[in-house]
Amino acid sequence: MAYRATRRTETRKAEIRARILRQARQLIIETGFRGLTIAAVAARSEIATGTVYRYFSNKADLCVAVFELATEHEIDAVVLASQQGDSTLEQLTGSLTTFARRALRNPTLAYALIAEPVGPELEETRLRYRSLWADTFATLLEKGKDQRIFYSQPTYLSAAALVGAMAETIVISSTQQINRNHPNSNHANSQRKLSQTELCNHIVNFCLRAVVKTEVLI
Amino acid sequence: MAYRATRRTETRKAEIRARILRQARQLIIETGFRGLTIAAVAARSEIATGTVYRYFSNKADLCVAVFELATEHEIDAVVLASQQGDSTLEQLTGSLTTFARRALRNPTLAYALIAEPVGPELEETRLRYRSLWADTFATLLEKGKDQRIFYSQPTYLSAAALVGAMAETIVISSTQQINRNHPNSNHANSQRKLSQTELCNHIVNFCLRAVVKTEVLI
Amino acid sequence: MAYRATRRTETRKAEIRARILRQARQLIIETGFRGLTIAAVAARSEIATGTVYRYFSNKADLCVAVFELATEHEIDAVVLASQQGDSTLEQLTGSLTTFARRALRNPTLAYALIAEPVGPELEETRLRYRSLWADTFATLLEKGKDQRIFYSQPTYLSAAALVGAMAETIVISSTQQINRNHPNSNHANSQRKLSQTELCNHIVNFCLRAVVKTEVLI
Amino acid sequence: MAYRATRRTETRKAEIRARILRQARQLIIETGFRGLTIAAVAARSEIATGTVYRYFSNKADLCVAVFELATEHEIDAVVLASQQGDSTLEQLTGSLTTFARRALRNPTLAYALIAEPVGPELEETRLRYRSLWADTFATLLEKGKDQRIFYSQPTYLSAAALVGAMAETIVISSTQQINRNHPNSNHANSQRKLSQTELCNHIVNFCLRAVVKTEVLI
DNA sequence: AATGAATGAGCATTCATTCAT
DNA sequence: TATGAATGAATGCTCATTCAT
Repeated sequence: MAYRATRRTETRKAEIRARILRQARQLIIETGFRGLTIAAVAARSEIATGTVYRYFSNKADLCVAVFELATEHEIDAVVLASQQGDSTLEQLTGSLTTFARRALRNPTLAYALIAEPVGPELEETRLRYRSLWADTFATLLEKGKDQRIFYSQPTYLSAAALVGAMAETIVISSTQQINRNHPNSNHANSQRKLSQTELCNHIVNFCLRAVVKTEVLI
Repeated sequence: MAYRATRRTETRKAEIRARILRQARQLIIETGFRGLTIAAVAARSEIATGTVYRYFSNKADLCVAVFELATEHEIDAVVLASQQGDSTLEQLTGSLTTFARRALRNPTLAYALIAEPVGPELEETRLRYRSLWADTFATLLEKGKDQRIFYSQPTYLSAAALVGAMAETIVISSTQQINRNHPNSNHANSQRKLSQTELCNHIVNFCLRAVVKTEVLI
Repeated sequence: MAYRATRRTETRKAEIRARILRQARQLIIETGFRGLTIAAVAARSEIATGTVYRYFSNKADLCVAVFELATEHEIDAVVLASQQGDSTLEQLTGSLTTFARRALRNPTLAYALIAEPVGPELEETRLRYRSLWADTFATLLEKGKDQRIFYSQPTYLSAAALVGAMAETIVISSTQQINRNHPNSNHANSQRKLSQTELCNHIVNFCLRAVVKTEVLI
Repeated sequence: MAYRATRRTETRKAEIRARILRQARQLIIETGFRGLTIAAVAARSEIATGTVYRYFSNKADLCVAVFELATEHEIDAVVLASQQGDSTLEQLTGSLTTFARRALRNPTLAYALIAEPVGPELEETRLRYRSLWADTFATLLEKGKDQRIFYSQPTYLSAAALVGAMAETIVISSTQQINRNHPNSNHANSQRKLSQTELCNHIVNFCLRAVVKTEVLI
């Protein structure tokens, strides 16, 4: 009986914890990290502010958890994509495309996760997850290297470079209106606006050229 | 007699402005952008808070100036490198190498400028400077594209990707001790530590492969 | 168990809100609107500054509430008076008298509400309340105009004029000691001090003459 | 020689003082009392901020002087009007019209002088000048009372009432757009917008009815 | 366990006033 | 005498965190 109650309580606790995280994630998507206040999260989760502290001892703690949740979500999708497709090339193409497509579809979250200002206490987490992302691609790069279809390269470094290249391109693209108005960004002005598909293709092609041997890409 | 802005006064003004900027920069390095409060800057510069506003009309203004101070040097160096060398390929290689080498030499600042959290009011500035950097490379990419030695590609996008690829790699490399301790980053562990030169070469090669036609790279 | 807003809590909330308003009102009376700072209100209400913001989202909001608190009583009294009396003339006389009598009884507050400097963000509110007052009289004026016992006149304008005439007279009267000492105000000096009743009568008569046809006034 | 120099200096001092006052007045017209900062006045007067303190020991001092300047200007115009015209009625009509017309033509200044928020340290001055205005009309009222063409009334009180009636009407009219949008000001809505001439006529008529015997007004 | 009212340090910004030059 | 740089107290407002109920 007592055991049961405990189990039920634990389930409930987990549910609330999940709800808080979900709402926090949503809040970031809607308002950026700046809008992520304990009060707002509590209100959206329909609990009291104090209650949030039952589940997360800190705001930083909560942030880290949100980060993890959001990132894992994305990483899972990329990992899944990297497991589909017959050849390693197909798998890499698939995972890169997934990464880019998802980020482009929800630029606010992508932006928040990659580039948006967060408290310095989160940086460690951010860096850890950057590495996680890199890992995702590193596995594939390693495979391709072994198969002699990718260039010989320090795969972990290249993987990081892939993540950086994609992230930066997406950030820049999501904020192009700002840049277009800026006198220095004349190169941006000289080009018509690309569709999301084109954008995605270009990014992925850039990445593939960097790691996959030319003859394999045809 | 009417008061004239003397040499002495002008010098003093410039000195104080420089002092503020220096202290702000130092503050960023020590505490991150988060620690950059007007009060702290004023205290460290040994002036009153109000005085800061004689030199910078805004906190954002001050930040922009710090940004500029820190970035201009870097961009100048890269631009200079892009003007040396006989062929476009040499020029691109030179500027990429310069970017990477300098960033690797002072990773803390590089990190702050590229990836550290800043107030949202600064994001525009950050993006502007990202664009400035991208522009630096975009010019070269355009030239190489015209000469048919670089792949046909939206140069501005590729330029952004180059910046992202390099920045990410450097950030990851500068914080490798964190990753090494992390269970998931097994790939990082499987590789011996690269020398800065090797690191730099690999990054540059990655970038070149992504934009320069294989036959040109030999 | 889930926390429910108890009667006790609600009462307490209302009490604190009332306390803030009371102290704010007192502060205005003692130091004018200029002395109405959040810090001062909080200190006098023996709460933290932040707490004030739980009850009023803005300083302006607080001011508006103080305004309302102070004004509503007055307006209610005037409206009530305008509903008593058989004829429209009696009703107008009654409400004008009520307005004047009450204002004369508490000139400090009347002064603050009508003439004291407030922050520009409050001007709208002040004007709104001026309008509210004007409205009170405008309704009666309209009625009298329809009955052909008041002059044909733009009633809203006349109503404003009535409010202005009464307010100014009261302000001047409440501060006569200043004027008496002033060399230029010889006319003030040439008249003996009027009793409050006489004062009130004169003001009301002035107003009536301005709007009510002479033959009706006899 | 020494005497001459002093004279010239004094003239110069007076000129600068006048310039400061003029610019301050203009500043009020353009930006309201809130925009009246020492720095702004100094800049517009093309002198240093510190220099302002050579001519006015306080900001309050300066404000008082501006007030006096601006008010005297207006009062002079009204007094002048009160001296033209053959009959006392004409003179009163003239001065009322002058007051209203000038205030309506430059509502910002009128508004600032009569109703805009200023520091409490200015209130005494404001009240003094209110009295001055009242005096202007009181003289005429006295004359008309003696001639048995105006009602028997405490002239100083009536004079204040005239000023109040006109000021309030003008303030309300100058800010009608605010009130029109407000749900409570339905009376304002029910009336088409009056031309400045009509407005002026109505105000003056209101005032005349309040003080001049009906048979004299015809 | 949950609540949410209360806290108060912290922040950017303004501006009258002073004073060394 | 004029200058204008420097001052720093003051203000409105935010929000992570605590704690009595």
